[in-house]
Amino acid sequence: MKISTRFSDSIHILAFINIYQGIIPLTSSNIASSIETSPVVVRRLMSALNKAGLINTVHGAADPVLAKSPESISLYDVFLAIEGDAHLFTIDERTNPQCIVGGNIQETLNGFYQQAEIAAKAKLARISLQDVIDTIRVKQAIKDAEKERRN
Amino acid sequence: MKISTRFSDSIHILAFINIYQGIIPLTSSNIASSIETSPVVVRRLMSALNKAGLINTVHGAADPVLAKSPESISLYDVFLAIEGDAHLFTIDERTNPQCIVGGNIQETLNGFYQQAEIAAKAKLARISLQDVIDTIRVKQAIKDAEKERRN
DNA sequence: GTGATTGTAATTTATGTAGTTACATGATGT
DNA sequence: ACATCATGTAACTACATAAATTACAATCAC
Repeated sequence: MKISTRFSDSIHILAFINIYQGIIPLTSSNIASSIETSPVVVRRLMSALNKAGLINTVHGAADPVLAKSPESISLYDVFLAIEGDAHLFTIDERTNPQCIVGGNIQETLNGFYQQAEIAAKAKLARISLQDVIDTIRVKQAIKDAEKERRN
Repeated sequence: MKISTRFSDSIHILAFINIYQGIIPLTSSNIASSIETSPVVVRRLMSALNKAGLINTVHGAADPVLAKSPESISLYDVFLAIEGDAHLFTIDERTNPQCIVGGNIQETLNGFYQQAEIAAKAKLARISLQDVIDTIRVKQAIKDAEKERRN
């Protein structure tokens, strides 16, 4: 199973808050326009990010703020906030316990899958929201330069 | 989205073929009993494993055999055979290109996600079917010893 | 040749996720 | 105070993905 777009959308929200704060009102509606989804989806995710301590929102008021600096928010922090202890790989819940394979495969795969998951999560833990924002700005700068060049 | 149980089921099939070959007939039906799924699901997966060159099956005949030694079949080989180039993380297909974030987030996340995916796949590449089989046998031996002790 | 088995398509069922509607709660501005 | 706007959340619908089932042609084994 893949990880849902909730994870990507959440990173999007955090980057949006940082980049557009003070420039346009940070409402669920404005953020939703950037993601091209509905404001309710954004509010649900913002609510989770708030509970996880990544942003500070106020019930009834717009303009959420990042609760920590972008350097100190890792993609793994976001993953934890949104996906919790969800697994990247799925294991059958019922296999035949009478069979040598069926009776031991679940525990076995669980151990090996954890190795792979931890490797992936360790990578995510070393990528910060600031890295994401920096990359976005660089890519935008390249586009702007391209546009300028054509004039 | 998570990776479906197809991946786990495929590893199950390969381990089953190795452990039960010569002991019971390796039919899709017998294998399905161990996984507790339907024979058709098993046949579909075996068909894919055959095409990927991991096992050799014969149309109409039972008893497939591993095409390579268990040491030389990695979990990543199985992943590739079954999931192809499926991604562990999902990125929105449409975000607002007018927005600095929306216009650059897809490419940006794609790069970072690849780092995490490669880390996970590298781990899978270093785990062999033999490792899985060994672990299954050890776990079974522990169970058997436990049972013996209680007699 | 008969019976068992694989290979595969088509259909149904189940599940998870996104999207929508609705509304209560709280903030803002005049 | 009041009207307006925003968040927080529940309930429901729509949709996509995957598993399970049904059906059957092609192939093998005895």
